[in-house]
Amino acid sequence: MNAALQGAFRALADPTRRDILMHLSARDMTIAEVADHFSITRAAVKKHLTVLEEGRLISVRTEGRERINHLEPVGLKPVADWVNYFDRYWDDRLLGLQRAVKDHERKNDD
Amino acid sequence: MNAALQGAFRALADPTRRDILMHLSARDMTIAEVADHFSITRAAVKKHLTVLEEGRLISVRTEGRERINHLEPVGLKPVADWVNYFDRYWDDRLLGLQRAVKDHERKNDD
DNA sequence: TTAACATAATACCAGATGGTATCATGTCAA
DNA sequence: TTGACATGATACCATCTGGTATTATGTTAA
Repeated sequence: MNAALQGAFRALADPTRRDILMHLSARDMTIAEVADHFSITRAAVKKHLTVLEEGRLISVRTEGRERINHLEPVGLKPVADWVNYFDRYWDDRLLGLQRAVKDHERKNDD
Repeated sequence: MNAALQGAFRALADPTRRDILMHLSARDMTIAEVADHFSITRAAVKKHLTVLEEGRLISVRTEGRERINHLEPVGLKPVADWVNYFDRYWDDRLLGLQRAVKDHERKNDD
């Protein structure tokens, strides 16, 4: 059970949360600042931020009465690694190469 | 709005479904063959396969009474693209470069 | 033709999820 | 000190989700 992978994938499953990450890639933001970009309540945004934090995709620091949310891009690395495992299957150049190999094998079988 | 991305991310959020994709990357399989690798019912596996199909991560062809599930790795491309957008933020070499640039700027500010 | 087989379809359940509303707490500034 | 402000905490709701069990349909092979 890869907890880091599951936490990250779970967090990424919601479009609002993916959108939040995009906003945070521009700059750190308080909850209120994040919420300004959406039409849902701050409480709902706060829940999304909690899920993102659990997935290690953001970190949070408190400054006075503000809670500042910061992108943690390294949390995406497990996801990138998992997805890129399949590169070999969709990469056009590799697919072409595979076809060439198969053709070659077929010729030798004849 | 981006249906392909959402369908794929939604499908990938469940660990069983990610596991199924790994199995299907080895070879095509019927529902029963996929189910052999898990301790849940075939009906539950079938539901997962439906979600994977909706996310365009697999395709299905019927042969007689069998339903053969086939990996569609290209469906992962939108996900790979989305995740790789953040490469610039976690790539160690780039982070090192950013730090160097900041140091340089700080020196000039003094 | 008929029995075994692979899958489809449906109904149902418990718990997770995304949302709201409301009230409490801590912090800043006049 | 006190009011405005940013967030935290809690309770609640409808819907989605992952699972089960059961029954139905189509297919193969004896």
